[in-house]
Amino acid sequence: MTKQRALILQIVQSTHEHLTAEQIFLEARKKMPTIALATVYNSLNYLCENHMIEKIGFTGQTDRYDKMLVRHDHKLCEKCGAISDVIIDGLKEYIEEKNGSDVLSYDLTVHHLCPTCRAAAKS
Amino acid sequence: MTKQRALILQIVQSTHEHLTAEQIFLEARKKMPTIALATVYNSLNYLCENHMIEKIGFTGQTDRYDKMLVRHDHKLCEKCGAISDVIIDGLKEYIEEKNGSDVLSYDLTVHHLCPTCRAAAKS
DNA sequence: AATTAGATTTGGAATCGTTCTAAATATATT
DNA sequence: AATATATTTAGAACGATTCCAAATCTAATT
Repeated sequence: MTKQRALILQIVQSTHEHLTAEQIFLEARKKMPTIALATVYNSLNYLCENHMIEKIGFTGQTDRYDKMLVRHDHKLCEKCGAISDVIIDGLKEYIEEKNGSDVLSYDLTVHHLCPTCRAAAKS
Repeated sequence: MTKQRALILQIVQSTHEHLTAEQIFLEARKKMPTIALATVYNSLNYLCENHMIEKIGFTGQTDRYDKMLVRHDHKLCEKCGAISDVIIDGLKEYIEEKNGSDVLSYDLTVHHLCPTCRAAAKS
């Protein structure tokens, strides 16, 4: 674990946002102005391989990175694009029950309207 | 609906595979050797916007395109990368029940071992 | 049938996100 | 301290996608 990797990890861990590599790079440069973009990608890949963070992808968007907390999925606001976390209890079991029992894991993106956009839509 | 768009639509509709834009381009050139890659992308975007086909994305992979049949999701083999269709009945309702009732839609990717890889792993 | 207007296609350049490469640097081992 | 190994840096290269301007097609109008 190098200084660079620790910094990248800390950036991903200390936000509730779901940052892109570019955003993480810009953030990292504030603390370490000489860090290279390649190092950011390298570190992100390293941290993913070692299950310290997670890469998440939404169709048609660049990948984002998320800290590893309890296993969770994501909600994406159809209107403003805001991303939030969501936990659906028992979903793995539900999928297994419907599909047979060979589920290793799953990725779920729930499309919705966030509270702000929902309120705006009502008026 | 132009000749080019009709051809792209026909290619996506007449396969069970989940082709990338590049694969569709190569296929299209067999029938229409002068078609441009830009036209393939243009047509794919047009067909998606008009809900005639669907773009699907897996984290860390280029996007693929799928025909519009009954609403379904995808299984991805962890070992060989094979993609197959899956229908999980009542999943929208299950997610709504667990999460509140503001689900517009969802994308699900189930990670598993396909029958072939599963058989190979057992031995 | 010729003219025009609008949409689409073509081919190539441009862009974006990501990975690769080679040289420099840092870290760990003898 | 000398060596070997891993990591970083900076920039080039790459793959996927979009943009652009010119050419072509389509449909409507004369």
